[in-house]
Amino acid sequence: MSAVCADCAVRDASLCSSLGDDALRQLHRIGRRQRVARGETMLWAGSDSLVCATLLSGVLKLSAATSDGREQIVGLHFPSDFIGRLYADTIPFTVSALTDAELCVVPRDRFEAMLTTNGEMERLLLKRTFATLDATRARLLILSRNTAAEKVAGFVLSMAERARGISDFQALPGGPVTFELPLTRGQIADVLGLTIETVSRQLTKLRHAGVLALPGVRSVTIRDAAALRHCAGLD
Amino acid sequence: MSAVCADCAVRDASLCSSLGDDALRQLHRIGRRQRVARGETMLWAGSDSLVCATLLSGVLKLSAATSDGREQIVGLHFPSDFIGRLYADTIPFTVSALTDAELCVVPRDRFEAMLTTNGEMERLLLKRTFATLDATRARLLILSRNTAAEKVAGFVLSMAERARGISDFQALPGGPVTFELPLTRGQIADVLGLTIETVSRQLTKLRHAGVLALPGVRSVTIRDAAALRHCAGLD
DNA sequence: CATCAGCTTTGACCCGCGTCGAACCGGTGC
DNA sequence: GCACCGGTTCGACGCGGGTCAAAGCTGATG
Repeated sequence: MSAVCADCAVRDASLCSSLGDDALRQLHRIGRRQRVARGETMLWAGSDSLVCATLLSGVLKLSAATSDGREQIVGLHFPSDFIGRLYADTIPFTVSALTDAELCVVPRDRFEAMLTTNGEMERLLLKRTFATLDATRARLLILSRNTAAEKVAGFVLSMAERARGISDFQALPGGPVTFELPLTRGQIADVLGLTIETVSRQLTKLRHAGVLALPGVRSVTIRDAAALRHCAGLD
Repeated sequence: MSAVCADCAVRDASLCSSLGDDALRQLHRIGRRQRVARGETMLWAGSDSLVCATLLSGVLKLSAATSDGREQIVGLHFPSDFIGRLYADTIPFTVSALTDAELCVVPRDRFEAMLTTNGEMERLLLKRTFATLDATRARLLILSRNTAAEKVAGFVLSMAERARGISDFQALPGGPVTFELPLTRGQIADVLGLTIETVSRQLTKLRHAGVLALPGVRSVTIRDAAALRHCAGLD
């Protein structure tokens, strides 16, 4: 239980950033670091909601499935994101690791107790939850009204933005940008509500159009950001 | 400015239920009742976030649109629901009335100030926001993975449950249940990510199958709830 | 009553994307 | 080297649901 908080990579970006020294020490005492391997599931939908966590590194997916097995990724979690379901006795969605990941895990009841005595942290969590809700609602529009081409183009843009820490599409510079996708084609398909084949076809279409280059199977180069934005149905 | 709080229909169901007498009086002083006519838009996406509100009666929609005009309803609001976007300077989605509606409107800054001094209310809002987020994520799965038939059947079921809470109808599992849809076919289509024609066709298919009866254009009778659940892809 | 506008229903057509099948590619272990 | 295996790409085909067009229904208004 050493090496918590002091060397935390997301200390200033996570909910903990709202805590004073005393509260941080208190949280330090009940937090535990945990590693999750790529592909491993850490919380199962329907199971008891016993813990919550802050994601320190890696990418997690939040997914649901229909009774006949069709899956949909309903959210992605990146470092400094809050994980888990407070104020409920069961977990609503399955949480799994898309890459190797590291978390700071806290018992749910302890964390809820801390929230009631730390108004700052509660307010920050509320703000983040509003933002997540807005993003999820925006994805509703994308999933139900966009074509496959628009979905894939928009996804590449959003991952580029995420990879570079840029906060909006228009800030993407004109020159070529290369980055790694933390998701396989199948996982991209599950995010976008498509099939593997359609994702693959749309990506090669963008490559043939000169908009993208695909130097490796997981890496993407944006060669024409304006065209990509246009394909995504923006502006 | 008379007739606020004392005769409020949702006093015990809204966020106000978490307030003590003093705080309620304070909120009473800054709250204003407002009527919105069916079809009217009360908040435009992109406009300044100046007010929030509690819905007293009627049904509101939360909608977004692509740049080329395709619309998607990303949420529905029923009486006692909280309306508006706190902690942001612009409204992310358009809020319009599906039926005549009545609200209790409060300036956003005043409401945020009240939240910080009323931990109970803040916690209740946080809980509700989590629940809304879960419901929105569940709709992601439905919108992207369900067929048109499953969407329409599921929608009728959810509206039946909602109607049961509003007006006192018989329990769902038993015999036939009749209720009014507060949405036109076009609005249902916008909720489900379909077209008017497809919604209409699916409803008549359910009618021909003996699962539903459609006595009026806005009213629905569930004749075989088990079959309807099956069509929705549940159990 | 007649008119009219908005909503709904139904039919005919077609295209985007899912489905199925097969080949390809890169890493890992033998 | 070889086989293997998960992930990826590509082609052929079919269907669900979108698009277009037209007619029926209902309620408001004069």
